[in-house]
Amino acid sequence: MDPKSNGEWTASEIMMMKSIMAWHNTSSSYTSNMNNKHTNIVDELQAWFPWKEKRQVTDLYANLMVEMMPTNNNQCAASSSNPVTHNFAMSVEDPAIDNINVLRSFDTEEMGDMRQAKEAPRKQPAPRKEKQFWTPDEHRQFLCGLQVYGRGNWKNISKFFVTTRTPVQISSHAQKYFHRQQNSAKKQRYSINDVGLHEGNPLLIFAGGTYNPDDYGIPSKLGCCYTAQIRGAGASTAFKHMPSPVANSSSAVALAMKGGRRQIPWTGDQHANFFADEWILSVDMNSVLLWSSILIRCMTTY
DNA sequence: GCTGAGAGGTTGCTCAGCGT
DNA sequence: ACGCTGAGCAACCTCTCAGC
Repeated sequence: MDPKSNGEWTASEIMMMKSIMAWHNTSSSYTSNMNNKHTNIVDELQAWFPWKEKRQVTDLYANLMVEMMPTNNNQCAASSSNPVTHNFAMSVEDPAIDNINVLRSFDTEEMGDMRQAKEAPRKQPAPRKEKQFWTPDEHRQFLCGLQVYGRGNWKNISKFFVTTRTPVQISSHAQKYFHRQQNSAKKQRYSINDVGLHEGNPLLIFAGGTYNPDDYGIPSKLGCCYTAQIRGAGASTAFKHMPSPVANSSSAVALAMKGGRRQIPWTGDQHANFFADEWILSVDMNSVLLWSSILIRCMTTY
């Protein structure tokens, strides 16, 4: 059933709203007037979900506010019968850790296990680590991160793109990658570093185009192209709704197939210029909301 | 099957940046 | 000035694969 018609919230919509709320919580743009803050956030949420009634948006916003409050701070949560009129009370241990962490809970089990193993304390000087070869997916995520954060920012690339690798591992991989790039003229055998950003499964791409400060367009500097590997029935729904403000600006959607690209017009009134400066983030559906969070930050930061 | 070149992961050293 | 942290770099090691 179409969630638009019955007013129910889909999981992706809820997570989108959480992401937007979390970002606003860490934003410093609201420090004085909290009523204005909540009003503005609700207005913005309404813009993101125009197919919802404002009452629905407000209700979910209030419920999520309560939900997102720290469980060890009952006093704070209990003191607010109407959270919308109160201050945000989300726990943010480190301001540098932004809303993206909210979406961390959507990591796959595998990713969680890997991270747990990575974080396990080393009791003894262990024998040489077992080699963990880079997969094409990891390398594509690395390339995406490289485009977004640039060379040297391995910490953020590790944090937001190649979550299965430590900054040191990424740095090492980059070292080999750039070395191979330098020697590209020489005859070389196939390596993981030959994997291109556009290779792989069919990709659903949300592409941002030229910078237009008057609308929600993404600066070409950040170029934000958005991709998600189509792995499930929910994919199109999740994305169809997600970037509506973007779709109304200089953006479009294209379906990139391996070995070439063909654009598919997005249903709606969006424009179809751009592709001058596109960035592609290859993700699986478990990370879709993570990328959407990044997109939100791109749009609100630049 | 053997061998050497190259790919790729890990580790340690160096140095720059930053805070105290 | 000193210590800490993180990035860059090179060395070392293991493994793979093309060429014979």
